[in-house]
Amino acid sequence: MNFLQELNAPQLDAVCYTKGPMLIIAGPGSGKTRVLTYRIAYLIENGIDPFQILALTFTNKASAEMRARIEKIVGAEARNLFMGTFHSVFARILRKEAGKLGYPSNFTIYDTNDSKSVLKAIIKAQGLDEKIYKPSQVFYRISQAKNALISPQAYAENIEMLEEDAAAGKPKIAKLYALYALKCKQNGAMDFDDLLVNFHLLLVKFPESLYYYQNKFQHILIDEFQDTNTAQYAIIKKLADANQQLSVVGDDAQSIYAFRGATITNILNFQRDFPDYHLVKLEQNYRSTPQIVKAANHLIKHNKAQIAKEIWTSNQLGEAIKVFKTASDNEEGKKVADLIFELKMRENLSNNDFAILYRTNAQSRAMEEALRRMNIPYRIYGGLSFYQRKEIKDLLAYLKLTVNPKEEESLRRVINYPKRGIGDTTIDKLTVLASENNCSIWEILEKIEEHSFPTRTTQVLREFVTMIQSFQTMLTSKNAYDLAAYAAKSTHLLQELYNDKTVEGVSRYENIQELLNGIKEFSTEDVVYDFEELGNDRSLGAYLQNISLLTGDEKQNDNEESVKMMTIHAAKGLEFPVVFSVGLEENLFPSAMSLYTREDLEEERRLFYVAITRAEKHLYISYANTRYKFGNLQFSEPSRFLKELPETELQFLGAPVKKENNLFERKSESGLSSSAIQQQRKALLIRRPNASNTNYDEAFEADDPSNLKVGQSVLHQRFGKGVVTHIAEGVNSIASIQFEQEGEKKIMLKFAKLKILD
DNA sequence: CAGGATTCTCTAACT
DNA sequence: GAGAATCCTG
Repeated sequence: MNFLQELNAPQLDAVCYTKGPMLIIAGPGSGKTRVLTYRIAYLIENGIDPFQILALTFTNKASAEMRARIEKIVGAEARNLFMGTFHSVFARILRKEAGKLGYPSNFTIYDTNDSKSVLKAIIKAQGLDEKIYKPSQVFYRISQAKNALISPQAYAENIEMLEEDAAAGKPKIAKLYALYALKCKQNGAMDFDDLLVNFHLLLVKFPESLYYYQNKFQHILIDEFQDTNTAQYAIIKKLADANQQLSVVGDDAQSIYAFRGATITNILNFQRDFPDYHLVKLEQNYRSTPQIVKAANHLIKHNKAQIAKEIWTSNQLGEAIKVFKTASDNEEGKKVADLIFELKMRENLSNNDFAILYRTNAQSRAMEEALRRMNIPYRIYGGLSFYQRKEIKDLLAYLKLTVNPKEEESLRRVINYPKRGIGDTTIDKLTVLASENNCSIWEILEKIEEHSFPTRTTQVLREFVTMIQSFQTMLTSKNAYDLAAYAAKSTHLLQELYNDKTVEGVSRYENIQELLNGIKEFSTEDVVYDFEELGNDRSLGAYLQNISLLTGDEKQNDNEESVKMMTIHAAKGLEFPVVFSVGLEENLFPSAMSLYTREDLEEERRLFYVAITRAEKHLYISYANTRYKFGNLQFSEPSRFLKELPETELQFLGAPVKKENNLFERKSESGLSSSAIQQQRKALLIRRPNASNTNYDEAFEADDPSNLKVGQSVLHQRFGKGVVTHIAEGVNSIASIQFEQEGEKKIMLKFAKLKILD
């Protein structure tokens, strides 16, 4: 177990402590993942059966990474761990236990869109105004209730909730919640929140199940504990109650999911519920430069609610944090692309070293365009996931319907797609019939001849039913892939997309093929998708459950060299040598919706804290004066967060800054538009490249490199002394320089900061 | 009922 | 600026 030697004292403590509950407060870059993986490895090597270890993470990415790292230490045994996201682990257990709760074992999992669409239909059927009862708002409200373990019945009796709804002019939410829950159950479907709620219900209602899982999970580890919600905590607490072997790792300063019901008070609850807990604080940062650590500490001090700790680092001093402003969001993209290009040349970095982080997915566009123009390869993480695309959802809906024909969402989605002449009138009639007979639409369809539909309609409906039934017979005789491929063809879905020769059409066609490939892989390859004990299920039903919790990013190959772009939320837990945190503007970051309460604002600040602490060596922060929002131009002001950074560690790019507080000026006094000012400043810079500001990059006196010759000695700002060994002339001349310290580097003269020594 | 044109709405983060 | 909802016409 020599891996233990790599750890510092508190890390070692966190890995080896096995006397009871433990709370690990882990600052950014403090080796949290290492501690978790080593702890699991340590437990296994000390004779704990991996089957008895439950490790819950927040994202699929985190769990995949952790499993891989553990496998490197303990080998294939790692596969037997019960490890995954809360949702995926509980979904798999529920698949086995669903019967006890009155669900079919092949229950469908609704994503947020499915849920909203079900709610929308309910709101409509109730004759409520969709403008007042917006599906997304109603859904949010219901989700909050579920996350707090408030059942529809409890909700209807909860004075506080009812009053809030009444005050918001939406007194019917309790009713909608009840109807929604009923509908989901009738459809044999659970939404994301139900996976938690129902697992909790299982533990509460069935003591033998509680006993079983308490015994099964001898050791429980929770990652990102600050992001757990009430339901998750209630489950953890129940499971850990018997053995008290519970370790939770978290950082209150990185709690960024309160909007989803996560609550930092879970840390307090933990302290209350497990009073004998052991506390470990990981405060040494191994990731970032002292400047970045200092900026992060400085920023987070502006929050009132926090657990006292001070992150420190013994890393080498790096560069100042660069801040710059641009005239527009497109300019911001251009500037970022320029800086990446330049930095790559100057410091020999690869595309992989860069990440662009933003608050909202919509911001990716400007960045994307600029990078494409500069031919810099990039990859966007998150955004519209693969499984959210229309064509994918269409095919999946056919498959879901095959597995679970009660499920109405899928049925509505595909009953007339591709077009087969079934219009709204018919669907409405079917809906009415179903509710009159208290059965599902599918059951009406099965006996369609008993109802009076026009002959032609009866005929196409019969054809539809026969088709789905033919898929159903394949459930047992064929594997998931054969079935899916057959369905894609016989529904004419592939045909439809094949006929569409537009760029989008072709890519849709390819997406379907990719989906089919994924299913093939699932049904044939030996990949860990399931826990052995729950049966290594390769059926179509198992496949559908697996993917409904994926976001689509997990499986793509990561080995191509590309600049990474993602939201800050998606970047949590990651680190990059160079980070661009863009769009630091009021109403964007912090978001306009977070300005009403201190809690929301502090969450935004923690989000910025997360952004900053992703950076290892270089941190760039930018904001734009104007930005397109919803298709029209909006003016923006610098984010308040900028002023919360320590000025001594900042360096303002692009303009010689007077020491006055015009760093983040809100308005220009001259009356000139800010882009005009920008222009002027640029002109100024070209004339006087080494302007007075000593804090400025160009303080290093570089010589004009255009008449550089082979054999000359030069001094480079970063690499030190070297001799020119070769010059490749061209549009962009590149010099090869043999440096005394750093070895040979190729440097583009356009960007070279070289002093010619002889 | 289909398909096209037009209008409307929504834009916060993830499982 | 995109995608969904709605309206309109054949």
